[in-house]
Amino acid sequence: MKKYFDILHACPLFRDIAPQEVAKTLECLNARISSFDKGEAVLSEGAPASHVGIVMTGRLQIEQTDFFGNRSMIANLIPGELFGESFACAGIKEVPVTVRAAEHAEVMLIDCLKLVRSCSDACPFHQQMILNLLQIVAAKNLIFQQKIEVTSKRTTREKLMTYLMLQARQQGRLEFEIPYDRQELADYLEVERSGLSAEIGKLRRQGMIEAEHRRFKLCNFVNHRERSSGCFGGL
Amino acid sequence: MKKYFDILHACPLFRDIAPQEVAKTLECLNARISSFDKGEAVLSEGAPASHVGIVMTGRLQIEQTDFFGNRSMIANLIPGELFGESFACAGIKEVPVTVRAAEHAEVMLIDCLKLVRSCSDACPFHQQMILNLLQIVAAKNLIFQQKIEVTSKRTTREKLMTYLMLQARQQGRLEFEIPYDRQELADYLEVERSGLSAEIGKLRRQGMIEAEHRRFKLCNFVNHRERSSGCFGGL
DNA sequence: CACTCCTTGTTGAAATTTCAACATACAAAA
DNA sequence: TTTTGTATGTTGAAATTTCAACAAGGAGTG
Repeated sequence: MKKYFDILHACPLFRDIAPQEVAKTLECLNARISSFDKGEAVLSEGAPASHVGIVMTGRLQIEQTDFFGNRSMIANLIPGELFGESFACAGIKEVPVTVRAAEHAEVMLIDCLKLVRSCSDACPFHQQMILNLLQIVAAKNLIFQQKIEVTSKRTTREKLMTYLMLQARQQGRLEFEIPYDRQELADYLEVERSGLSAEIGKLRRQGMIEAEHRRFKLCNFVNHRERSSGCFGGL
Repeated sequence: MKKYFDILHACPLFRDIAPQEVAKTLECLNARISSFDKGEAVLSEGAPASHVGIVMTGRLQIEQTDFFGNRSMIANLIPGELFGESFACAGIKEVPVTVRAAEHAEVMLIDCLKLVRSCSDACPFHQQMILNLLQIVAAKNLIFQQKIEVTSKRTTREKLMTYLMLQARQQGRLEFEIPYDRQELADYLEVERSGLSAEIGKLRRQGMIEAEHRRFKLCNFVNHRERSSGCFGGL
C-alpha cells in the first residue's frame, strides 16, 4: 500500500498535494485501482473517454489500429505515468486507441468529470489537481510542438541539426547528452538509423559536431546567425 | 466595443460564460487590450511566458528563429484565436517564439497566474475559464498527436492514405471534404506538392480513391482489415 | 580466450522525394 | 473577348532515403 503512495507522490498529477492529503483526495475522487493480466485491455478503442489513468505497477502499451488492421505501438507506459488525460479533458466521446497491459499491471483510474467538477466541499486538493492536469497537458503540448518542428524538416541532416540545436538551447550548453541511443534517435527523427549514422559521420568529418554515443558537441554551428535578417515580408 | 464582446463570446476560452458576465470576468482578470502596429512584436522570444493572448482585430504571426538565424512562420492567427496558452500553462519561463503583428492588430492579454489562482471571491467564471483552458489545450494535444501519426509515415503515399483514413473516420463517411487545397495538404503532410499530386493520381488510377478538389472518396480502401491480427508480441 | 549479443558505422543498389519546369483548366478581371 | 492569375497535374533529372547486408568494437559471459 505504501508503494502506491510513493508512486502517487512522485506523479505530477499530485504535485503540491501534501502526502497526508493524498488519501483523502483519492476518496473524494472515488479513485479505484484495477488489475490487468498481460495482454488484457485496460481501455479499448471506442470506449468512453472518461477516465484518467495512472500506472501503479507493471507496464502498459498504447496501441492504435489503422484501417488496414495494422497495429502500431504509440507509447510504452511505466509506473507513475499518466494516460488518457488528453482524451478525457478534450471532451471527446470515445478513445481512438487501445491501452493494453504489456505485463501484469495495476492501474488507478480517476473519473475526469469528478476531477473537473469541484466537489461539494470545494476541497483545495481538487483545485490543485486541475491545475496540475493543465500543466501536464500543456507541457505535453510543447513536447509535441517541438517534435513537429524537428520532424517537419525534409532531410535527415536538417532534422538532426534542428534536434541538436534545440537540445543545446534547452540544456544551455554546446556540449550535452541526449536521452536516446542511435536507434531511438532515428525513431524520434522519423528517419532510417543507417542514414542517421551516415549523417552524423558527415557532420563529424566536416568539423561541425563531435559525437560519441549520447554525448554531442556543437562546434561551427552557431556562427551562421543573422543570415536572413532583414528578410521581412518574405515569410 | 460591442465587437470585442462578440469575439470573446465566440472564443472557446469564454465558452459557457454568460455574455453579461464576460465584462465582470475581464475586470476580475485585469484583462487589458493593447494595440500593435504592423511588424511590431506582441511577444518577443525570451520574454516571460506569463500571459494568454487573444487576437481581437488584425492578424498575428508566430515566428521562430533557429540557430542559423532562419526565421520560420509557425502559425497565422486571426481574431478570436488564442496564443501563448501552452507556454503560460506549462510553466516555462520564457517564450521560445516571437508573436508579431502581421498588420495593425489589437490583442487582449490575460495574466495566466491571475487566471489560474482563484480570485478572492471565488467567482465561478474563473473556474469555468480554467476548465475551458484545459479543454483547449487538451484538444490541441489531440490535433498534434494526429499530425504526428500522419507525418511519421515514411512515404507520401502512406502519409496521404493515413490522413484520408483519419478524415473518413472522423467525418464518419467514406466520401468527405478536406479543409485544405493541394498546397496546404502537402504542407500538412510535410511533402512536396508535385509528389502529392502524383500520388493522388496514382491512387485514383488504381481505383482506390476518387478525388477532385477537396472532395475525396475512399473505395477499395477499407477491406484490408485484419491482415495483421494475431501478430501479438511482434510489436 | 572464445563466444555471443548489441550498438554503431559503412556501403551500394533500389526506391522515393525533391526540384524546376512546363501544360492545362478554370475563374476573375480588364 | 482577351488577359491574368491561381490551382492542379505531369515529367525527368538530381538528390536523398530506404533497405539489406555486413564490419568493427565493446560488454558481458562461459
